Amino acid sequence: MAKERDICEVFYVDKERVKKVKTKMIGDKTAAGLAEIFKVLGDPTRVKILHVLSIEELCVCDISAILEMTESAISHQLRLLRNLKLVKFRREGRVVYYSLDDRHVAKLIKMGVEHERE
Amino acid sequence: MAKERDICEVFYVDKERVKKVKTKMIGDKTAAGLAEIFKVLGDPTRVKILHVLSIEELCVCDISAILEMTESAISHQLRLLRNLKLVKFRREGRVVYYSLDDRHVAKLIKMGVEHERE
DNA sequence: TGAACTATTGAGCAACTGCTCATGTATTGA
DNA sequence: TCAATACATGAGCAGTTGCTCAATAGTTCA
Repeated sequence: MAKERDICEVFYVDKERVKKVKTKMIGDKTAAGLAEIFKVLGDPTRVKILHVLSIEELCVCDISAILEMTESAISHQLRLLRNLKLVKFRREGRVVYYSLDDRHVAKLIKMGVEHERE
Repeated sequence: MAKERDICEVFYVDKERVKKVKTKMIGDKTAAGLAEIFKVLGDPTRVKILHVLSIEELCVCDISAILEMTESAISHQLRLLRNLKLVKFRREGRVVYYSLDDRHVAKLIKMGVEHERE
C-alpha cells in the first residue's frame, strides 16, 4: 500500500519537486492562523453581521432585527468576532454598539463578493 | 422578552436605521455563497493544498508527501476543491496532476497572509 | 428600590467536519 | 492476464459548530 512510503523508505513521484515545494511552503502556524480568519468568514450569519457593520455601527438589537434572528444567536456570534478582534463595541446606557475593528475584513468580504459576481 | 418584537409589534432601537441598512444588506444567497468560499479556506489542510498548488502543479502522491498526510485525506479534500472548481486536474498514466483553477483563490490567500503578518 | 429592558452567557442538542480504515477503480507493464 | 501502482470513495467516528432555551448581568428610570 502507498502509505508505507510515508513511513519507511521514500519514493516520491518527483522527489526534487517535493523537496523544493516543501521549502517554499507556509508553516503550520501560518496555515492555522490563515484558516482561522477564513473560518470566521465561513458562516452566512457572521458574513451578514460583518457586512452590516461595514455599513454602519449597530446595536445587538438592531442587528437581530435586520438579520431576523434572535438576539441570543447574534450575541453568541458577536462574542466570537470580539474575541478575534474583528469587531469592537461601546456601551451607551443599556445599548451596546458594535462596529468593525479590522480594516482587512471589509476588504476580504468585498473580494469575496467580486468572486461571487462571476 | 425581547424576542416578541421580532414576531409581533415592532419597536427597534432605531427603526429608520434598521430599515436603511436592511435595503443595503447583501441577500441570503450572496451571503451563503460568500460563506461557502470562505469556509473552504477555513481549514489548514485545504489552505496548505491550495498554497502548494499555487507554487506549482502537483500529483496527489507529492501533495501527500509534502504535507505529510495520507493520500486518502488529501484525496478527500481535493474532491471538495474540485467540486467547487477551485482546482482542476489532468491524468497522465496512473498519476493525476492537480493545479489551481481559480485566479481569486491565490489572491485571497495572499491577502490572508498579509493579515497574519500584522 | 424594583420593574423593564438590552445584552450576555451556559447547557444542551442536532447537524456537520475531517480524518481513518477498508475497499474499489483506473492504468501500467511484466 | 494479473500483480503493482496511484488515486477515489464509502462508512464510521470523534470533535466541532450554531442554534435554542433558560437564566443572569448591567443599566435606566419611575
